[in-house]
Amino acid sequence: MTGMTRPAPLREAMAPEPGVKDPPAGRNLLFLREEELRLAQDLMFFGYRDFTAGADQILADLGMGRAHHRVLHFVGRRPGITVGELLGILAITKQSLGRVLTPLVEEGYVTQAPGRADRRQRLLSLTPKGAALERRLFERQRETVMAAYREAGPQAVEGFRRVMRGLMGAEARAALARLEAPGPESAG
Amino acid sequence: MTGMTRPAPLREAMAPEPGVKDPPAGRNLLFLREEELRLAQDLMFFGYRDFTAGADQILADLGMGRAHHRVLHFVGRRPGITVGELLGILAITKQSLGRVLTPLVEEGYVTQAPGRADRRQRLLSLTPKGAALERRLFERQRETVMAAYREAGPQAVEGFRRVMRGLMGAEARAALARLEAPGPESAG
DNA sequence: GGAAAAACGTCAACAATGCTGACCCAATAC
DNA sequence: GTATTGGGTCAGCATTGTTGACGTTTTTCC
Repeated sequence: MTGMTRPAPLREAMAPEPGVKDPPAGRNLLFLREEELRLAQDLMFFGYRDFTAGADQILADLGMGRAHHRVLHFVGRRPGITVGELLGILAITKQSLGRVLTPLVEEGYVTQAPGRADRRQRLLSLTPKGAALERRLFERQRETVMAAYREAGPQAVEGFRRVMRGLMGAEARAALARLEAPGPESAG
Repeated sequence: MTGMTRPAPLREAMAPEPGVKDPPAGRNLLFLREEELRLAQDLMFFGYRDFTAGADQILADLGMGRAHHRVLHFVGRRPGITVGELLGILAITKQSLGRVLTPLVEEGYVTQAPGRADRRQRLLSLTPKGAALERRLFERQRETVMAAYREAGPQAVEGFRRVMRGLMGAEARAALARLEAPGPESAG
């Protein structure tokens, strides 16, 4: 699927294929050639854009943006999450979060409950209304991702995950680990 | 990594699971379970963010943003590209492009030349200054991508590409194909 | 018990990058 | 020779990010 007309100058740099002539068949990852990187840039640009396109459209009809979706997503992922934790995941300022979170609460998508241990905290959860919207967005993206996964195949999916994880810095990895970890309410 | 402690009220919605404990080891891609999709969402969010983070920082120091980088990238990829083609790739309005392109031209990063066949066209190319900046940004992202590729392995890289391509819609695929195709100057 | 710190909220202003609508010019096309 | 196309530009608006500065409530700690 690389260049179909071109002499395909960009496929061997990381393929462990031994026969390509001279690419040091071992750690040839170090020889990441220019074209391969440029392709990665292109793929990230187009891929991310189309990944979000479907949800963006639904959101636009509701007068919301991507930022709202992120809040719905992460709150749905960790019901009872604190504002501080959410800020840590999104890596934005309190003010930026407030601008989307406050309306979401006011319009009944998200609820706030004082923390039982620390009453300064606002534990965030989705209301049924919020969960319904989040699900709608989720389903829309599922179509996109499912099509891509099916087209690419199981092995490719595993590779995709590995690379995406590799792109993440230490903080994002920690945040992701926390998201994937057993919920906090497991101990409660 | 699914919900392990929560009553998990939301995982079966689309899994045609026959027996929850036996992952249908064949074409289980069709059984894309809730958690897998949520993971994909997380990976795209964190991965894309960190992918662009390095370049964003360089750009910020120059008073530029991601939009400038995109122009530098695609103009660098297709020297002599017309404004219309660039608009098609970026999928933004003329006005949005103008806001970043005009300064890039004024500050000597990009040059405009009238088309030889159609003199209404402005054929865009990078100046040495523009190419130098683009390269700086490129190198910065290469570090990130290279680390991810190395960590994930060659097979994973191929899978990553397949999935990202799968996420793209028809228009983006066409645009990418054009980008990867032999340059227009190859025939001239 | 009282001060410091933490968690959260909020006002104000600014910046980047999207958008629409309305025009304009120059060159090509019919 | 008129209509269309490629490109530019002005004006205004929306989203979502940023700083900086305060205010409130609750916890922590001496």
